[in-house]
Amino acid sequence: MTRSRAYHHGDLRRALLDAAVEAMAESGPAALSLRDLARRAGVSHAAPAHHFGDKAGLLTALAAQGFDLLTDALRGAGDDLAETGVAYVGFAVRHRAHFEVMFRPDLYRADDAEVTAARTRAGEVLRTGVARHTGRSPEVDSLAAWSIVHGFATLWLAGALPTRVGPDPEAAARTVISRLFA
Amino acid sequence: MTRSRAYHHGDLRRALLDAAVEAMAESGPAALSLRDLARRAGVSHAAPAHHFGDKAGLLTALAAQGFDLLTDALRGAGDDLAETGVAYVGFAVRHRAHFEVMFRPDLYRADDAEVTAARTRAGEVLRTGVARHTGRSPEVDSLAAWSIVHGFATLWLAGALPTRVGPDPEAAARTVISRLFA
DNA sequence: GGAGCCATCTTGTCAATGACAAGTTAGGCT
DNA sequence: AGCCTAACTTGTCATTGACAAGATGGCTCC
Repeated sequence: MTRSRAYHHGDLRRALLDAAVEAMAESGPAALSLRDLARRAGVSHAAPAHHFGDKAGLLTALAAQGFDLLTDALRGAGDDLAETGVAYVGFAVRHRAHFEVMFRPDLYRADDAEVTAARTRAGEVLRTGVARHTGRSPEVDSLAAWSIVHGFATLWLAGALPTRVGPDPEAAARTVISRLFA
Repeated sequence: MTRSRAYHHGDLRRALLDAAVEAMAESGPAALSLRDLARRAGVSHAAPAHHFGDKAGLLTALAAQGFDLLTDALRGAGDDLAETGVAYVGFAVRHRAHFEVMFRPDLYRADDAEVTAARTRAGEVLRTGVARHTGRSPEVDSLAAWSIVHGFATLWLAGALPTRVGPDPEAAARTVISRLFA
C-alpha cells in the first residue's frame, strides 16, 4: 500500500468505490459528488474520470459490484427460500448504498455489459431458489417473492414503515415473508 | 389565466410542479433542475425559490401532492383488497414522477408537516383496506400487502423485471397479488 | 542499464446549477 | 390617491461535472 505516493495511488479505483459507499452512507445518493470522492481519496478532482469516465460510469461499476455482493449474500443463505428472502433484506440494509443505486437505472448505464451479467447472475440465484421450493407456478411465485422482499427492503430504507415494526428489519421481514407461504 | 402577463404568472406554483413532473418523465428525477423548471414556466431562474425556498422544498410539495393522489387512487379502487393493490401499482405507473420522489426521503424534507399528514392519510386507507379483508393478524397482512405491491411497482419502474412478465403491469400485478391470498 | 512508452494522475478551464442578496413591479386595500 | 406587500427580476458566488492538455513514473524491451 504505502499510502500517498504522490502519483500512482495503488488502487484508486477501489478507493473511489469505497469512498462512494461511505459518502452515500452519510448524505444519501443524491448528494454524491465526484470531486468529494476525489478529496476523500486524496487525489485531484479529475482523477475519477480516468477510471470511470463520468459519474454514471462510477455508479455503473458500483451497481455491478452490488449485484455481485447480492449474489454472494443470497448464496450464503442456504437452501431455505424464506431465509434467502431474509438475506435479501439483510443485503439491502447492510449494503444500502449499493442497493439504492442498483434499482435506480436513471443513475447509471443499466445496459452496461458487466452490470447486465451481474444482474443476471443474481436473478438466477433468486429464480432457482424459488423453483427448488415450490411445485406451483414458479414464475408467479418468483415474482411474488421478489416483490415482497424488495418492497419490504425499499420501504424500510425509505423510513416509510411504522415504528411499530420494530428495530430489526430482518426479524420483521421473516414474519412478512412467512405470510407468503401461509 | 391570460398566459404571460410579464409579472404575476397567475399560478406559478402549480405550473412549476407540473413542469417538474414533465421534466422527470423525460429525464428521470436525478436530472431535475430548478432553472430548467423556471425556463419551462417562462419565468426567471430565481422565481421557484420564492414559492418553494429551495429544491428540497419543491420536492416536498411534490411528495405531498403525490400522497394525496395515491389516497384518491386507493379510495377509487373500492372495497376489494386485491384491486386496491392493483390501484397502488397503477398509481406508480401513471404517476411515476410522484412515486419516485415519495419514497426517496433524502430528496426532500420527509418530516414536513404537510407531507407527514398526506402520508398518514394514504397509510390509513391501506391499513383499513387490509383490516376489512382478513380476520388474521392485520398487522402482518398489512405489511405483506404493502411490501408486495410496493416491491412490484418499484421493480417494474426500475425495468428490473424480465420481459416475460408482459407489457401490462397491472395485469401482472393482479396475478402476483392473488398469490398472496392463495 | 537505459530509452521509450503508456497508463495514471495533474492543472486549468468552461458552462450549468443551487442558493442567496437586493432591487422592481403590480395589484389590492384603505 | 397612495402605499404596502406578495410576486417576480437581475446579479452574483461557490460548487459541480466534463473536457483538454500536460506531467510523472513504473515497465518493457532491447
